[in-house]
Amino acid sequence: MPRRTANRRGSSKRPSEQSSSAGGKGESNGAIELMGISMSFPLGAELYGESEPADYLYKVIRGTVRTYKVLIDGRRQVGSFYVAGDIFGLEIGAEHSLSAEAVTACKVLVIKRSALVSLAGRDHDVARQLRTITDSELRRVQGHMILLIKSAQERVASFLLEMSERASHHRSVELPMSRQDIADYLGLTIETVSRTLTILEDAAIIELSSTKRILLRNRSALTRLNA
Amino acid sequence: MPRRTANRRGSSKRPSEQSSSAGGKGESNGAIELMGISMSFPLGAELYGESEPADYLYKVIRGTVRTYKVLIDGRRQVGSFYVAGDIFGLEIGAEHSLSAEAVTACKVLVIKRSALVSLAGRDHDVARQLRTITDSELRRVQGHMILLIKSAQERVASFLLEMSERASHHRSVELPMSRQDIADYLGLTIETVSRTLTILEDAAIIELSSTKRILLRNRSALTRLNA
DNA sequence: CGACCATTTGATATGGATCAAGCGATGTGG
DNA sequence: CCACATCGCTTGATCCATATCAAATGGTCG
Repeated sequence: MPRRTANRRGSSKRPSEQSSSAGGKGESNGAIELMGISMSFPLGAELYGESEPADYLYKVIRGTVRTYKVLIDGRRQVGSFYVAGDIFGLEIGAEHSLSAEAVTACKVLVIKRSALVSLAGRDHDVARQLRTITDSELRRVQGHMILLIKSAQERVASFLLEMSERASHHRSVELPMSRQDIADYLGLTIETVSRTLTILEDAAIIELSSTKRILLRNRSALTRLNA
Repeated sequence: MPRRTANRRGSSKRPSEQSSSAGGKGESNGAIELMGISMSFPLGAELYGESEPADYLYKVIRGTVRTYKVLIDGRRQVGSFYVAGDIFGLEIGAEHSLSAEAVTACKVLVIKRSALVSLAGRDHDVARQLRTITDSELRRVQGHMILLIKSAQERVASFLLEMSERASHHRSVELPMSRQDIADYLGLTIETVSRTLTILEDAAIIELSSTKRILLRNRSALTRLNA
């Protein structure tokens, strides 16, 4: 179990509001998009903190966001990374159970939860969409839980495949987050993540074009490792 | 990462239906209870399998149920244990993502999902209840994920506290499940679970009255271990 | 009482953490 | 434009928690 502490960059709270109404990128969620205002956050900014009231829901327009929780002893667990098109912050209870930070400078749609819930009361289609979002979040967390009982190689392989599936290019993956972020997501140390990547490269399964860009040379080998 | 295979008792599918209408025990979920029929399952029976259609939702009346997933290499991850009053099987998508089995002989209310969803469309109160159930499930899984990055002692301590909170007696816990079940829930081996219990007993934190009954002699020490 | 299965205990192996350098990229001041 | 500092990443050496393998114990049911 890793004991290493997480890194933390500067965090400037309450960012500058920008424009109202929806952007047009990513998959559309119909009516949901129309209700949000767009906001930009610099790298490292906190979008919300754990146990703050969960009054808003977010949709990533550009950039990457991480959600995470810090345990009393300083260990950090990253819950998820969200990229363009992803919706997050949807908690039905009153408070967020994780914090959210900008992994890169990013732009997100911020949508008032109460408005959405009341709309869902009238519009069954919106209600169904909300259920779908919650459901996929539940499955994602379940999958993440399964990931955490696997070996280091399996975890890293799963991670690379997951990231490649949500990015546009399928042969090369751009990793916007640091090794520490990846380690905290996978429940490993940066050293183990780094070593594992090297092992995969030596096995000609991947190629580290640069630190943050990885070429998947043998996807089926990764899938096999995925166990 | 444990490689040990899971145990498996006999499983008699499609159990005997018993009586209609709701039982009166546990916390009430109002209207939801009225829609179910009661069914009994013998020890080890499968209530549903992973990737079967998720047409029903279940409420435990008596006994204990486990949900789990078996990985290709035979490792088993237990997702949760459900006891009297708990609702499970609530997946919004079309298929179950885990299987469910009776840990002990048990009686459950089986509720048709479609009926409930359509009722929720008319009754906002039912809709809210469904959201609440989903939400607590999401939080539970998140908590379980956090558990899996902790040390063996922390995991076992968390487990004992969790079990004690949902049982009636607060000083002694009855564990209906086997050590293998516990191990598969905590992502450990039975040996490690057993040894950890012994260590906690030697430290006078717990007392193993019998294999399946544990006395919590020092709850605050457990809470401290809970990290 | 004897057989069987679950649990505990013991001995050893190992994957990943920890501790400690080294290295390479990025940015800063001269 | 270059020397140097800084930061994130990689690589190396060692340690340790937990897995694995194996045997002993104990509880349950015929």
